[in-house]
Amino acid sequence: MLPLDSEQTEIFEPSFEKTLDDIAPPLDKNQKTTISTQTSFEIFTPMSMTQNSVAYPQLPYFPSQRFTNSQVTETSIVNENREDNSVVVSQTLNSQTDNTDISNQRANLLEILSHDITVTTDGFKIFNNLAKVGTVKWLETALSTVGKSVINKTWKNEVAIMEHQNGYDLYVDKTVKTALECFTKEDTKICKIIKNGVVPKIDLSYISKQDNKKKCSVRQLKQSIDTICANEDLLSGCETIQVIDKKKIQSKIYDILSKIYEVFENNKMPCLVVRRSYKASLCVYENERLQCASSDAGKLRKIHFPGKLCCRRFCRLVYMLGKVYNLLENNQKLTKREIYYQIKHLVTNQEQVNRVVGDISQLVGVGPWDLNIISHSGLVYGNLRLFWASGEMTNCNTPATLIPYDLDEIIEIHSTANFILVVEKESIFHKLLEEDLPNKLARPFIMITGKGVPDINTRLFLKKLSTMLKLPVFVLVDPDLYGIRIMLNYRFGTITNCHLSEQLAVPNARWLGVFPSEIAKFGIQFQNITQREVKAINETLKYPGKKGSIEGLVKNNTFLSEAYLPVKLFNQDFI
DNA sequence: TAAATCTCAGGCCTTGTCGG
DNA sequence: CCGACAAGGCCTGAGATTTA
Repeated sequence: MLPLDSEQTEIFEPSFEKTLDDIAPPLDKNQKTTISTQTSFEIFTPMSMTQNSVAYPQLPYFPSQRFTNSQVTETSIVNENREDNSVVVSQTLNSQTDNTDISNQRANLLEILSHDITVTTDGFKIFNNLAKVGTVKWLETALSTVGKSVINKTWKNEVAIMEHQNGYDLYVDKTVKTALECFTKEDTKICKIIKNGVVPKIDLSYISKQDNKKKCSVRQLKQSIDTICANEDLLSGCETIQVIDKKKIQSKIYDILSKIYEVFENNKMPCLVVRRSYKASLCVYENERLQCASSDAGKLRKIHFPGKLCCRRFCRLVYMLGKVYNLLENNQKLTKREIYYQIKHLVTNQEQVNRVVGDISQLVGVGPWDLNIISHSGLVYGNLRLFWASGEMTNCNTPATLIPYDLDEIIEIHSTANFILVVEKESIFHKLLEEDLPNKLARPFIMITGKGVPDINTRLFLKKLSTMLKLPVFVLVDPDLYGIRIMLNYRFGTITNCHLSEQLAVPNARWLGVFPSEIAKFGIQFQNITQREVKAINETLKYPGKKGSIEGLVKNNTFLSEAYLPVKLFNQDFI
């Protein structure tokens, strides 16, 4: 199943067939003229690995490259043996193809420079678009052309020019905190970012004072639930949860980095091959879940260095490989967001971190959770006890237990639950608890919410529970497009993570409600769908042109727990 | 021109602040 | 005290941009 030991391995192995000349042929001086502008970039050592005492290569990373790839004709590495263990990459720009673009940038800058400029190192990059004016090196050159010089040279790569009433301020990247000190009057909102303090609050304002006495027969309901639990079609069959040896993942990463180093040593340029995963056309629906289409060269993507298109992506990939190695080495776990903040100076946005984590997940052939990259936002409640390798035990019988993120350290799960109920929204989750649903349904069960679109950890947890406990799973979502998508997400997996669907999808989960057809039946307030949603619906499902939300079902205090859910279960009214 | 890549926007949730 | 708003955090997908 995973390429660690199987014959699939070579698909994911890096290939190193190209030389530097193949990818970046020498510049023909007769045809193209180069301008003197050069940019310098920091190079970060990706890791300090100690295995076999091998000193690992310094690989380049271009955090703030502002020129388009078409403008770069030559990339060379100049090792200056600097104290911080970094080296400098020099890029030469081609003035022929994008001469007008550079001229425009230069003209814009000169226009800006005709005003007074103050330079400060206490600022930070306020707006991305303003920072795109150019690199520091380039600005230094430009400043000199108008007889101005840089006052303070301790700055790094990022710069921004802020316009104000009297002229322009030039800001360089530092931390948000220092920015606050000099920028509060323009953007007090930023102040809010760093102020902490947690006051949990549940919004129950939609609950009306009315009550509904209508109830289901408890005995009939019990019988019905027993029938459901005996239905083999709803159980997860004989699937098992795979456990990955993290040492193997580490050695796989080590091998990849070793080979990259080797290729650099031989003055060739490496190329990593990963599977494309973000297109529906590359996925197939098999075994009741979304899966990668069978392997095919056309479905693989090459990321090479210094390719014009994927150079930065390659560098991010190598950098993160090193980081993941260290995470595994130290048994440390981080969320994508934490990683983003740790390497914020290297990336422009969170998406880049998400993508590179996905790439590594594909390259190594395991899920992000096996790379110690975690997410945790889901909640669980119910008759459930988790036993940990450390000897501790977690009892989930307290309202809204946070789903643990170190699922691989659970060695045993005890539960007498009859089924698992997955709820889309956290507000409904709390609402059901408040209505005392656990006692009203006559049979013990486990309730889970992923708080909207479920994160990977929640889906992994659900998969683990349904597989190990062999329980049927029911999903309760809004009768709108997004609710249905969330249901499909739990059940069949997502396109982006189709290579992980075997470990994430729960194909035996059933859609308990709320069905669009029930909008009229229960008198839920509905809104007409928008044109944008019509378009999206055509790509997923077709249903009557109305949408509602579960809140519409909360007509009175206990409608959900005393009428809707028992009747649905009693009638076995699910899809 | 088609394909690959990147950016941005949207959905779900949360918490915190501010003004009525 | 409550609602509006804006940030963080997770996910997805469309469209713009760039390359081959």
